[in-house]
Amino acid sequence: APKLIKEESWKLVPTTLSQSMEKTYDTVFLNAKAGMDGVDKKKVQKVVYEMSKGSNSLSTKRLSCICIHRATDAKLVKLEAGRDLSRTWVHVDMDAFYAAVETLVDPSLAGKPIAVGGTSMICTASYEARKFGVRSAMPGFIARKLCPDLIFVKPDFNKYTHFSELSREVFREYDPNFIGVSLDEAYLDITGMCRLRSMSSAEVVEELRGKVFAATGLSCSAGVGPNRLVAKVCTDINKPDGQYVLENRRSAVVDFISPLPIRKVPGIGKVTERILREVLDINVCADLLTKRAHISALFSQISTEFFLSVALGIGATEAPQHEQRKSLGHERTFSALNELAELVARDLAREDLQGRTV
DNA sequence: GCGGATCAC
DNA sequence: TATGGTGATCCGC
Repeated sequence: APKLIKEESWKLVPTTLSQSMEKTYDTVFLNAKAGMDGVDKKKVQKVVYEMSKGSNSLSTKRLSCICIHRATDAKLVKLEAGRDLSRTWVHVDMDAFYAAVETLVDPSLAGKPIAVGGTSMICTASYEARKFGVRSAMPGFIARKLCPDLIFVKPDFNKYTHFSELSREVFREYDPNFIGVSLDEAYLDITGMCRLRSMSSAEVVEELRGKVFAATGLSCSAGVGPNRLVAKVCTDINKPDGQYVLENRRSAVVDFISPLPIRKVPGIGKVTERILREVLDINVCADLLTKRAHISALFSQISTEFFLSVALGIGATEAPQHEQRKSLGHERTFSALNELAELVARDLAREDLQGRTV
């Protein structure tokens, strides 16, 4: 069983049952049903309890599940109460960033399928290359097979850092505390900017993207929503060179997230997608809600809260405080350890840091 | 507090 | 011929 799934969920079901059993039985089968007059409730409870002690039968498992459902719904109410629709977040993502920069610097590449990277690994593919199925994180020799005319360009991170800085100067105008995720991606809180200029978020973001293009010569896409989770998902919708606005209304958010395939959610990767699909037949975000009792029974509290938040379209709205790094390292496929030690030592010295643990 | 697994870029 | 590197988080031990 995958580690993601709680061990108690299969080991402790029979032992935790006695408690939940009485409660559940009482509510679901005695109070709710008509025609139960004259039944000795205590006796029925005792019989059920004795029969289920240490048992692993299907019926007892189902009873415990009803209780979990009740607890899960309490969590749901709590999450809903904390929903914040007061802010407007933008997620900005440069289109095929590394490839676009290389094309800008060398216009002869325009309109051609190019891949930034080498025969072992591709960082970015131009949109022309993507038509052939070439993708980032794909080995270069496979990409060449898919697209024989593919042009390989060696990555040059000095260039990308330069253009990233240009775009960030624009971001700073709209939100001085913007969150830079990577060279080509950032989150901006434009709540104040929209109010200040009496502009809709769509207008503000349209203008922002224009300024990014003016400053860099590069196009970008953007997603707008009440929190960073949905804003990021929105970016993909009209990519490249487009934007999508999700209104700050609960119904709009829920309608948006419900049919979304879970793999589109940041934080749900290949493994989690597979577990949710193969174990619980969960495919879209609405399934996370209907299968909430199963999720609660199988996953940790942290994971459960995450999945339920996703199902409701609730995400982070507070800007995280600037934190210092927790680790620093170097890693190489096949190389001597002492080389790596040199690199780590150099970087530690640069930041005036010392390692506690090697 | 550590290593493994997972995830994002 | 050939499948990366950096940093974070969660979990079990």
